[in-house]
Amino acid sequence: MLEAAAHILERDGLDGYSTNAIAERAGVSIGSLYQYFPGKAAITRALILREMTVLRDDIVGIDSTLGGKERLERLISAAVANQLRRPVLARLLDVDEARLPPDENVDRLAAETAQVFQEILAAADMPDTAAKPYVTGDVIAIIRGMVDAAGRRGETNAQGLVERVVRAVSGYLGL
Amino acid sequence: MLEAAAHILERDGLDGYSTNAIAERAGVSIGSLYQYFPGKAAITRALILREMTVLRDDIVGIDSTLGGKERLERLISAAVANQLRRPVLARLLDVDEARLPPDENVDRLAAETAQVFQEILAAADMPDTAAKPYVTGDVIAIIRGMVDAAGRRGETNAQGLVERVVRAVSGYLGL
Amino acid sequence: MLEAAAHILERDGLDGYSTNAIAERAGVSIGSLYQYFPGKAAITRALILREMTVLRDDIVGIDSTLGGKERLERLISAAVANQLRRPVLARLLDVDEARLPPDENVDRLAAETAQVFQEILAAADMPDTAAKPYVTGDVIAIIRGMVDAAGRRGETNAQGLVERVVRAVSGYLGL
Amino acid sequence: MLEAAAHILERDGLDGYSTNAIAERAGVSIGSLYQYFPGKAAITRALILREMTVLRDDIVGIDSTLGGKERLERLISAAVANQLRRPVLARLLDVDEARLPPDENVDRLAAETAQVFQEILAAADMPDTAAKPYVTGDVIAIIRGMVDAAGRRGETNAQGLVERVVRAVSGYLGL
DNA sequence: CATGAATGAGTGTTCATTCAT
DNA sequence: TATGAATGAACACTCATTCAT
Repeated sequence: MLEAAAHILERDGLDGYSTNAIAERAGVSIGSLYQYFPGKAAITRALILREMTVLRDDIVGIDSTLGGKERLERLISAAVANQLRRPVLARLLDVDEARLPPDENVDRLAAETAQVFQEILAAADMPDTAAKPYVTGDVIAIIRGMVDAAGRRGETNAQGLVERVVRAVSGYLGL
Repeated sequence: MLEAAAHILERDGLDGYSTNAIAERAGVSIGSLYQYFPGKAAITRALILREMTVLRDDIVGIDSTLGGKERLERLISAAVANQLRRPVLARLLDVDEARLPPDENVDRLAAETAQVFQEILAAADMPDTAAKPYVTGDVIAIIRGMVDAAGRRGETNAQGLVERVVRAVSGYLGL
Repeated sequence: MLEAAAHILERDGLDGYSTNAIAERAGVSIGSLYQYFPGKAAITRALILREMTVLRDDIVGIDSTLGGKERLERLISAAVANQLRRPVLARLLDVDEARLPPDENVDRLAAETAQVFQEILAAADMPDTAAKPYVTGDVIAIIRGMVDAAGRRGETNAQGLVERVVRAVSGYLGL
Repeated sequence: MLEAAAHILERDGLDGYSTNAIAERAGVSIGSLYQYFPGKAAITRALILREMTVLRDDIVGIDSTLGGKERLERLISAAVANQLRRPVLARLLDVDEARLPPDENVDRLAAETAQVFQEILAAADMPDTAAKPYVTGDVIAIIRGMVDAAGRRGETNAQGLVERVVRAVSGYLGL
C-alpha cells in the first residue's frame, strides 16, 4: 500500500495522489486503506518515514573510526544514492511534508540524521569553521539542492554526481 | 490580480491558493479573473514569469566589463536578494511550477538567465572546469538550495548568506 | 432549497436527509447548495428557525389585553396548529436539533417563545402555582407530547385536539 | 452486548452508535455481533424490547383490586421511574425506533402496555370520558412528554415529577 | 463458534470553470 | 466588459455488512 502510494506520487504527481488512486493501485478497497492508516496524512508520513529511514540507516552505518574527510564523502555518497534512487518521489515528499502538521517521528528521524552530519563536521581533521552553526544546514542544503536538480535533469550517473557534490561541500568547508 | 495571487500563496500556502480567493483578494469577480487569464495555471505561470523577470533583469544588468569573480559575486548577490525578497512565494512557485505543463515563455526566460550564468562562468579568469556541462546547473542548484533553506529557516541577513554561498560556489569551481 | 430539505425530511426521514438528496430535490447542483449554506448543519438550522419563527409570530400576536385563560387557549391553539401543519417535519427537526451544536439564533427564538408562555402563565387570573419554575417547561412538554403523539397517529382534526390539550393544561394548572 | 449498545447510545448519542463501537465495547468481535443479531436494526429492536419489558412488567404487577385512582398513580409512578432510570437512552431509543420498520414483538409489547392503561382508565371510579378513544394515547403522551422533558432538563427527583404528572393526568381526566 | 480484515456504496464538502445577464 | 450564481467531477473519509480462516 505504501509502495502503491509511492508509485502514484511518482507517476501522477501531487495531483493524482488521492486516497482512491492509492487504494486502486494497491489492489485493495478504499476501506482497507483506512484500516491501516487513519488518514491520507498518515500515509504520506509513513512514506516520508520509510524514505528517511533508509538514509538514516545508511548514514549511521558509516564507520566512525574513519577520518572526517572520508566519512564526509561516504555520507554524501549515501545521500546522493538515496535521492537518486527515486528522485521524483523524494522531491514530492519533501514538498508535501510542508503541508502536513509536524510529526514527532519524522522530526526525530530528521534530528538523528542531522546529528550524524554534525558529528562528521566536528571531526578532528575538519576545519574549525565546520563546527559553526548553520554549517550543517548549509551542507545539507547544498547536497539536497544539487542532487535534486540532477534528479530533475534526469541524471543517473551517481559516481560523477557524488564527485561534484563532494567538490562543492569541500570547497564550502575550505578543505 | 497577480499581486493578490502572490499574497494568497504567501499567506495561505498552496492549500488556500484558489481562484476564488485570488479574485476576492484582488477585489474583482471570478468572472473577470477568467477574462484576463484562461485558467488557474496561467495565473501561476504569469506569477512565475514576473518573479523570474526581476532576477533576469538584475543579472543582465551586471557590468560585463568586470572580471569573472566579481561578476559571479554580483550574480550570487542578485540571486540571494531575489529569493530572500519573498522566500515563501519563491519556494511555492517553484513547487507549483512542477505541476504545470512546460511553458514557452517560462522556458525562454530560464534559458536567458542560464545564459548569463554561462557567460560569467566562461570568463577569462575562471578555471576551465567552469565551462563544462552541468556546471551551470550545479551552480544554480547550489544557490537555490542554500538560499531556499535559509529562507525556510527564517534567515534574513542577506550579506552573511551571500558570503556563504560565494564560498560554496567558489569552492565548487576551484577558485 | 429549504423547502426541498423539508420535503426530504418528511418523506425519507433522517436516513434520506443528505445534501445530495436535498440538492437534487431542489433542482440545483450540490455546488449551489453550498453557496447558500455553509454546511448541512446550517440547512437544518435554517429549517428549524423557519418553523420556530412561524410559531413565535403567531404567539407574539396574541392580544395581550385578553384574560389569561383566553390567551392560554389561543396559545395552545397556535401550538397545535403549528405542530399539526407538518407533524413529521416538526418531530424530525426536534430530533436532529439535539445533534447540532447550540445556535444563538435558535436559542434566542426559543427563549422568546418561552417568554410569551411565561407571561401568560403569570397573568392575573391564573393560579399562583402557574408562576412556579418548571411549570412553563411542563406546560410546553404537555402540549408537545400530546400534539406529537396525535401527529404520529395521523390525527388532523385540530379543533378536537386543541380541546383535549386545553383540558390537560388547565387541569395541570388547577384552573 | 445489549448493555454495550445501551452504553454507547447514552454516552455518544446516535452519531457514535455504530456496530463496531458496540462490538468493541462489548469485548467481542464484530463478527460475533452478527452471529447474535442479523443486523444493526435488530440490536436496536432488542434494546427497545428490553426497556419496554421492564415497564410492562412493572405495570402488569399493579394490584388490580385497588381503585382506579390509586392504580393510575402507581402506573404513572412506574412510567416515571422507568423513563428516569436512563433518560438519555429512553429518548434516543424512541427516536431511533421511528427509523426502523415496524416490528411484531415491539408492537405486541406496546399493545400489552396500552392494554393495562386502558383497563385502569376504564375502572369503576373513573369518569366516563376516560374510556373514550384517544384518551389512552393522550395520557401516555402526557406522561412521556413531561418525563422526557424533565429528563432532558436533568431532573432526577422522581417524587416531585410524579406528583406533577399525576396532576396533569388527573386534570385531563377531570378527576 | 469466533474472528477481524476486507468491502464499497455513500457521505459531506471543495473548487476550477462556465455563461446568462 | 464585468459579474457571480451555477455547475459537477472529484475528494477524503465512514460504517454496516460479509466471509475466509
